[in-house]
Amino acid sequence: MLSSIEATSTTAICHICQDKATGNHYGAISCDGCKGFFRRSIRKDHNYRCRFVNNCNVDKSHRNACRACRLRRCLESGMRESAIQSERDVLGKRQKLDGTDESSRFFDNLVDSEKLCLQLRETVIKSTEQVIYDKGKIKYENHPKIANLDDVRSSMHQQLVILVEWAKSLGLFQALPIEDQ
Amino acid sequence: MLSSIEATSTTAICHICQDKATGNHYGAISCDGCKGFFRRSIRKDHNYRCRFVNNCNVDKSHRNACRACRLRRCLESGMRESAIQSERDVLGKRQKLDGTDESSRFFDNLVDSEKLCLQLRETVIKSTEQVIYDKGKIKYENHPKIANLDDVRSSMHQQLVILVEWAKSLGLFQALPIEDQ
DNA sequence: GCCAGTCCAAAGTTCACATCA
DNA sequence: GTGATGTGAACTTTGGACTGG
Ligand SMILES: [Zn+2]
Ligand SMILES: [Zn+2]
Ligand SMILES: [Zn+2]
Ligand SMILES: [Zn+2]
Repeated sequence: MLSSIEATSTTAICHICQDKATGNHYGAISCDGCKGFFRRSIRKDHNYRCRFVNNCNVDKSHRNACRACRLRRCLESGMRESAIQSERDVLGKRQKLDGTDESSRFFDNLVDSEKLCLQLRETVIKSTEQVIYDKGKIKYENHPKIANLDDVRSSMHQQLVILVEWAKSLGLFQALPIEDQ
Repeated sequence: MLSSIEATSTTAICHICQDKATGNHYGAISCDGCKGFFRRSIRKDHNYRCRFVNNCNVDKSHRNACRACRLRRCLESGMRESAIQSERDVLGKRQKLDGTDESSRFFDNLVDSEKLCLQLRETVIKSTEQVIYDKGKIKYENHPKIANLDDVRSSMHQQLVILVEWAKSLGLFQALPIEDQ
């Protein structure tokens, strides 16, 4: 209970610079910035030197001011050199978004269909909600749990938005640079 | 004794990268890494290119440096494309876990609506595909990029599956233990 | 137990942009 | 102002843990 709250708050903050953490990287709860910084530092065998007294402030807005102190904090926070792997094979080139006639029509259609889907879901969930209410199994008017049906709906909406966004970018990619790659 | 040691050591080493093997996968004694790599490579119909002379070192610490050479060794070691099954249809799996009247009806409805959504998407994408074809802008019959329209569809399917699964678990949770927590 | 499959945390890469020699 | 280098958000791949026939 308490520990879970504690755990949540612990995993939310970068132990090196107090920025928002994105998980456990190389042995320390950390942000993407510190993750990348540590990898680059180890890969390039950097030899940083603090211009002051190895005691610089390392937070989100100062973390790039002293590499020596940032790296020191990475190690102090538990990052291990051994977790850095050697370079991998190259991935493909990444794609750029654009928005032109053919493509945008495609996505307008997609978005429209997604809206329809959302409506369908709404209907299904609403009706179920109604049934559950009508059954009158329990009076949970003030029961905190009742919020869950709304949660279902709003979270679904969220997911949908992400899905559409994703479809947009991926689709744009494939329809536009036909001759590139 | 000696034979058992021999047998153990034989089955213990991945024939592709010399890491610890976990069994016979797709026709070759191999580790989990090479197993997964081969499955992903076949499923995604990857076309890797060696940046050197198709002679890269493939061992535990270098196996990710050249995918072309890793895949070549997979095949040389006896892995067969035919042993790769197609993705399992999670939508077809359905529940089986709950089976409770009210809940299952709710989820049946949800799943049905999701199927409808999928169909809608199919239609939208198909028709766009047709339009692009009809336009005949470029003859990319054999263009490798043409696979992307399928990618769009299959990835969408994936996303959908995830969404439904999520809705299922969340819904199940909220609908069943009404009195708990 | 074996070997297909899936899941997902934590590795990786890419690249627009910032900053510097 | 030009090219080299660093940053970190966005994205992909990997492989160990797990499920099911
Ligand atoms: Zn940080
Ligand atoms: Zn310092
Ligand atoms: Zn291997
Ligand atoms: Zn190679």
